Amino acid sequence: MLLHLSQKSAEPLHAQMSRQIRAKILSGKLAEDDPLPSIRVMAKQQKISVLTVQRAYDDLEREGLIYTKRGKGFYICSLTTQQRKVLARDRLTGKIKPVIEDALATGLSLGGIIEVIRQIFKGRK
Amino acid sequence: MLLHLSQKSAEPLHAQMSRQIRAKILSGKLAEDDPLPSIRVMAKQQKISVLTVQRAYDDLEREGLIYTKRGKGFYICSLTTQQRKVLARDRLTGKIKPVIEDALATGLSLGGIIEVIRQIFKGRK
Amino acid sequence: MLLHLSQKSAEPLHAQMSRQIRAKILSGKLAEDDPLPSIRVMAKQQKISVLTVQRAYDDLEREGLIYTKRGKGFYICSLTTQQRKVLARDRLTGKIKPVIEDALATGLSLGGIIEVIRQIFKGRK
Amino acid sequence: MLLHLSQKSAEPLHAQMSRQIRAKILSGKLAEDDPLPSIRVMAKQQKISVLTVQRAYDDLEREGLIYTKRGKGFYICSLTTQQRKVLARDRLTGKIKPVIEDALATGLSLGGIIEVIRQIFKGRK
DNA sequence: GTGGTCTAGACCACC
DNA sequence: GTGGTCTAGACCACG
Repeated sequence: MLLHLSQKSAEPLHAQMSRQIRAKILSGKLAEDDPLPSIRVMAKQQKISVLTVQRAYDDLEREGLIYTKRGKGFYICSLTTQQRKVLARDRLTGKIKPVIEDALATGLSLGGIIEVIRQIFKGRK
Repeated sequence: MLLHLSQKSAEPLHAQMSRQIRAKILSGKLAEDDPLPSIRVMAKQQKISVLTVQRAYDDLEREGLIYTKRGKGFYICSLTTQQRKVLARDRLTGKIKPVIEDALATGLSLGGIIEVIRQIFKGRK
Repeated sequence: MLLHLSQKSAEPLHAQMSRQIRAKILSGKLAEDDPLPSIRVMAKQQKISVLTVQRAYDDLEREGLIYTKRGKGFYICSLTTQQRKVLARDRLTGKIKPVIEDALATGLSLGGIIEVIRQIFKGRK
Repeated sequence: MLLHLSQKSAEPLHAQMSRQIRAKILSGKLAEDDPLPSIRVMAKQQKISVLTVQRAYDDLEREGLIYTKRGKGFYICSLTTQQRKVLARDRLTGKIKPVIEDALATGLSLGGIIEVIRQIFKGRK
């Protein structure tokens, strides 16, 4: 599985990993009941500790995005397109709310905020 | 100065403090060259450690929003309305960019993201 | 034999199997001296490993619910209605005791616990 | 804090710990905003690893029963008596449901199940 | 082979 | 001092 992990990032390794896998699941890039790479294989591929991978997988399992079968591995949960959309929106809401509230307190208008987002969207790679 | 600091919040105390003062400066609520409460006074008012206040003020000074006169205290920097707006936008851009990129990777559209933000704006207290 | 095995369940496959067969035996759905499907047949039917079936049968044999005839297969033990009832109660006691003790430690009353069980009974499919 | 941890138990150490602390919180034995022993102190008291304590505390935090302040420690969340009761019932329901369903499948009646629970209640130490 | 648990030691951010 | 993270090694349950 293609992931971009950076030891230098302030974001913990396990959070980078779970975030990227979560995006693949919610965007439908990983089909339901697909197996994830085993924690040992993933650890070797990404050159990180097995425990870090386990932590990332555990987080995703707690969110209900993957499930585990002892002795078999981790698998993607079945989710409808609608469910995936709701989960994605809920997650975005939780993360973006404090940012928006800070921006409003800082004197920016709703229009100004949306303008900033459009700029980011245009300039993305 | 009126601040809302919560010991329970996951956000560090010094970050809560600098964030709220920053918002007051960038939104024009604090006039240029106004003095900030001394670290000791602020610490007593908010019932927190002087080190925590020091850390918050240091952060704001590093950002160029306040300056210090040795033996006199901290003062708000002179900023034009235009400069304040640019700083506010830059800060918003830095904070919201990873959130937007994650949302896009998660399969949400630009329109979907903006819709989420409008919902937050409508429901804000 | 009709069994419902789920690879997704957190409960091990062999435990699901032994639990369901045990229920059939203790509730009298399987008559004494009836033969169980051979390990190979059962494995093929349920599309699981023979080792998993072996493990389930071994558990039931250890409990004294089935016995094995070398080269012939596994058979249900003779049990009176009274014996079956005692075994069922003993098993329930063992499994429910820690749950009840935890609920009591958590501040729930005996009446509250029974109420919860009545709700589950009413809402069962 | 008085806890009874057993290395011999099949239940993981961190689960024993979180279960017993959870019971103290939900039964109201720990007042809101009380601090829990620091992970290092607790580890020393119970003679187990710091990481095991952290795991237990993390679980409770995820459940919303305690909150953490970096550099300060872990504290009990504010909960009304009503909220505690609902949480206790929800937890009991989740744990006891499969047990009840298995007992019913095994041929026990609702009355028989309740009788077993009354026996446990009478015989508890 | 798989994941689950417990253990240890180290470094960092925060107060 | 506090908790948060990453690392390593070991043993057990499961298939």
